[in-house]
Amino acid sequence: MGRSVLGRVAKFNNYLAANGLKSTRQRHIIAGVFFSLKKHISAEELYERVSKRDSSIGLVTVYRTLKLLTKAGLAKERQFGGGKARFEPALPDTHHDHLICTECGTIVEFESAKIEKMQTELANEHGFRVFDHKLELYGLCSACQQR
Amino acid sequence: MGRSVLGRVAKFNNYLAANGLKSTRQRHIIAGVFFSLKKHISAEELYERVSKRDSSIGLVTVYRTLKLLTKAGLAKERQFGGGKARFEPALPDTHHDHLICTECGTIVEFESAKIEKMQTELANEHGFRVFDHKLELYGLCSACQQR
DNA sequence: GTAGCTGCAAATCATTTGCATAACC
DNA sequence: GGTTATGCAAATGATTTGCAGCTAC
Repeated sequence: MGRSVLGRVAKFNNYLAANGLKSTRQRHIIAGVFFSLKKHISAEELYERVSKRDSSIGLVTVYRTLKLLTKAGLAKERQFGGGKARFEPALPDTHHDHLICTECGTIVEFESAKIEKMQTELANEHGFRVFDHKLELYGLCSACQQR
Repeated sequence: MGRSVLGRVAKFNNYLAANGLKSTRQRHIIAGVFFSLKKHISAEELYERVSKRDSSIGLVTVYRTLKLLTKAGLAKERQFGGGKARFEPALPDTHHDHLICTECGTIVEFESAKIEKMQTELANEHGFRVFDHKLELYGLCSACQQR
């Protein structure tokens, strides 16, 4: 486990302690596996990976822990279509958005400070203070355009 | 029913005919009610409104018709969280995005040509050709900030 | 010790599907 | 007339909840 993974597990522990919640073996394992990921993952997929480390951990606990991580601000939930929620580790300073190929399902991540700045301005014009955003662009990737 | 509503019902009919599908009473009613909306709606809500016009129409048919409208490019499906899909009539030239208050659930629509232009540029850099996008900004509306 | 957790099975919610009947072309 | 639609009931799939036993603090 890399340094940043451990750091985020520690943050999760702080969150638990601060809210009178308990720091359990299952939560450590689930958070550890989750933070090691680079990409988004579904609850089911995370459960499969967690099972390899400890097969006694149930899918239900994975769901409950993902919800906790989301509340703690350490995970983000996304709906890309297909009826399944996907979660991704939230690195404190990196927002990233998604380019989704509607043909082959490829998902490319990107970020743009310019777009984010504009978003903030726009929100202000409407009296909003924005804390989070989701931007998804749907189209064809270069490979699928050629077919 | 306004002019643009009738025009879009006609487009839907064209789509049906072009694809060997049938133009039924139920589809007319559902499409008519749907196109009269200014905002997004869930399948269940649409069903309730449709029921007022014709109580024999089933929820299942509403779901099936919404799916057809989406395929025809006349409706857009959105996931704002809460586990329910919401649909909104797609006016050919208007993209709009959403500001969502996480406190009271207020949803404000806006559009920005500048942001869209940037999105296209960004997509091109990654070799994508974009056909659709979803941008959602989550935060607090002015009323909720004051509390 | 006790409040909070876990895992299982059962429940729930939105959405989909099978099938017999009815409506369009 | 034959194919496609409809509506009902039942199935599905993701996620949640009730509950009895377990664990951290």
